[in-house]
Parts: sequence; C-alpha cells; structure tokens
Amino acid sequence: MGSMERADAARNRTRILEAAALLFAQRPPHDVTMDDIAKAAGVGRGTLYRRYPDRASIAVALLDEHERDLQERLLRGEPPLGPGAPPAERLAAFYAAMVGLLEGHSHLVLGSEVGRSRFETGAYGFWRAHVRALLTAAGTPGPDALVDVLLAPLAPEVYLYQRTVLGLTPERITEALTTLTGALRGPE
Amino acid sequence: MGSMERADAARNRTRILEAAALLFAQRPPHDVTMDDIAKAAGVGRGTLYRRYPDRASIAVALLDEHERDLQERLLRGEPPLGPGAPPAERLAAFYAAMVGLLEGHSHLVLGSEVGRSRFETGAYGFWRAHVRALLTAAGTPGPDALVDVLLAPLAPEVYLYQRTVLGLTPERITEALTTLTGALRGPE
DNA sequence: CAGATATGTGGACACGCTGTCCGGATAATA
DNA sequence: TATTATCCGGACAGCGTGTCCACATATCTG
Repeated sequence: MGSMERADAARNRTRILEAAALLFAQRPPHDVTMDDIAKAAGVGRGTLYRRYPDRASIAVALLDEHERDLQERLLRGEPPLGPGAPPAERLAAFYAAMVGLLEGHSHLVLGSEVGRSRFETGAYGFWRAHVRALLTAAGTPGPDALVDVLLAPLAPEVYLYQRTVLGLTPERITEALTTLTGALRGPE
Repeated sequence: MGSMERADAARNRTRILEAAALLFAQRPPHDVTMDDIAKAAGVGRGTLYRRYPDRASIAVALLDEHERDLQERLLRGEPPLGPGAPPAERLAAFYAAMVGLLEGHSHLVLGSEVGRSRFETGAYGFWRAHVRALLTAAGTPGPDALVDVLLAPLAPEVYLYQRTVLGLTPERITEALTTLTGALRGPE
C-alpha cells in the first residue's frame, strides 16, 4: 500500500506551500502564475500540478488550518463564540473572529476564490450553516434569505477595499458589522 | 473636426452591443471571449478592440442606461426613492430598486466586473455616496465603515447565488435586505 | 463628379498562461 | 546491489489576449 508519502515528495510539498504563501502575500492572486510558484519552490510544473490542480487548491491548503481552528471554536469553544451565549452575541463574536481571520489571511481567502465562486467552497457552507442556526435560534423570520446577506460583507474583496483603499481599522469594521446583529430582531 | 461618427462605425457599434448582449445572456461572462463577440457581430478583432479594450467596458456600455435611469430617480425622483422620505425608507426603496436592476441585468453587472474590482467602477462610487448620505442624514455613527457593509449584499455573485442556487424569489431577498435598514438606528 | 485624405477595418502575429504527457531519476524494498 | 513502484520536471499543444499594419471606405475638397 502506498499510504506512506515518499520523503522527497513531502519535502517538495512543504517547499511549494512556503513559496506559495510568500508569493500570495506579495502580489494579487491573479498575478501569481503556477509557473511562478513552481519556479519559486524549485520544482517542475508537473510536480506542482500533480498535487495542486490550480491556484485555488493551494490557497485552500494554506488556509485550511486557520479555518478549521475557528470552526472548532464555533462548535465547541467558549461562549460567546461557542455555544451558550445569546444568538446576537454569538453573531457579534463570529464577526469579530472573521475579521481577525481576514486581517491575517485575506489574500489567501481571495486566492482560494480564483476561478471558482466564493459560495462553492466548503468553508462558505460552514459559515452559512452556523449563521443560519443562530438566526433560527433567535426566531428570525425567513433566515434563508438573510444568511447570505449577513455573510456578504465578509467577502475578502470588501474587507480589503475597506482596509486598503479606505484605510479603515479592523476595529471600525468590526463595529460596523456588529450593527448588523440588530437584524436578528427582525424588521420593526 | 472629427466629432461626427462615421456611418459604418456607428453600425458596427450597435452590432457589437447587440451581439454582446446576447452572448452575456447565454453564458457566464468569463466564457465569452473577445473573439466570440467579434465573430457574432461579424466584425474583426481590431475593430472590436478599437472601441472596447476589454469585456468589462462592453458590459458597462450595455449597463449604462439602466444605471443612469436609477441614479436619476435617486437624485430627483419621487419619494421614497428620491428625496423627501425618511432615510430608512429611502434605503429600503433603494434596495428594492437595486433588486429590480439585478433581476434584469445581474449577468451584465457581473460582466462589468470581470478583471477589475467591483469597487473601481464608477457606479459603485455613486451607490456608495448615496447610501452614505442616507446614513449621515439618519445620524448613524461611523458611516464610512457601514456603507460598504450595507452595499455588500448587492454584489451580483451574492444575488445570483440566492436566485439560482438557493431558488429564492426577488421578494424574499428584498425582504431580507429591508431588515438591514434597522442598522440606521445604530447598535442598541 | 473625381481626387485626396483621414479614419475605420480585419486578420495576422507574438506573447503568456494553462494543463498534459512521458522519458528519466530516485526512493523504498528485498 | 538489483528491482520496482513512484515521483520529477521540462517539453508540448491549445487557447485567449492585445497589438500592428496594409487595405478599404467614408468624408471632404476643388
């Protein structure tokens, strides 16, 4: 059984990931070509494509651990992020945590959406299920339409625009997002 | 002075616009190549590139009149869309109007963002200024961060996802957006 | 109504990126 | 050390983009 990874393959995988992380941090994802990553990692094109069929899968791999960490805290962590607090407070905590994640890795989130739609990623499904559960718990009417509305401001393009072009601080953005938790009460 | 457009040039321009409108309605914008448009319009590549340097500019040209119409109604139309109504009602009316525009032309809006960022388009600046003025009029604290948060759900990807994948009706989406107008009151 | 001129036209061209493929190299195993 | 399965990496073809220039044609002039 080939369940054991060969030593040189493992070495190359870490090289690829490190090189990609560096490149994604330097320029916008679309300007990073597969060739660039292969060159920077000191690896041939074929080797790169064997493991990662496109840029998005590399960004996803880089992003994976950070997202899993937050997902774990949402499911089983301390309140108000985890279970136990009122829905509105949990939503506010979720927003704050997502701002933290975007602050550190927005370029990766952006990179993970190259080519495919933001909504097709597994992570979006998780965030969606979480917020939808909060809406249901709060008794908000018509949660299905509201979920994506509440999630939309967390798109990496929006966050990067607010941070880079407008020069807003993460605190200000979190504050604005917190305003949305009022929507849990439903319209007047 | 050559301010007069030559007859054959005008004819070709309408041909290009008609062909492009048809193609954009049929398939996702990224799958429509400049070559496709040129072929469908019965025009050479050079002719196409002379007028429109990329797909986005064609979509913008197609979208222009619809956007101008809404912008005109926002500035000088009847309340609650135009001036005169309370900010929260004007925001709700704006949302409803944008849903109407997206319902008819979301593929064009999507096409107009190919390559460039959504925020770089002139239209976004207009929507942004309008909503910001409403927030200021309502005395909402920190309008600069909130504007883009309130505009984010109007991204064409979000709307198309809600309509196509989730199968939501325009009415349900408008309803969910209306919920956001509560944010004008600021956090509790 | 010709001739002159400016403008528009359309296809050929070079470039860059993508994704695949296969001969050679190398690690794992006996 | 010999064998074998796996991995590596560069070459290759296909596609889309954007540019360029010889030719065609509308518009202007005498």
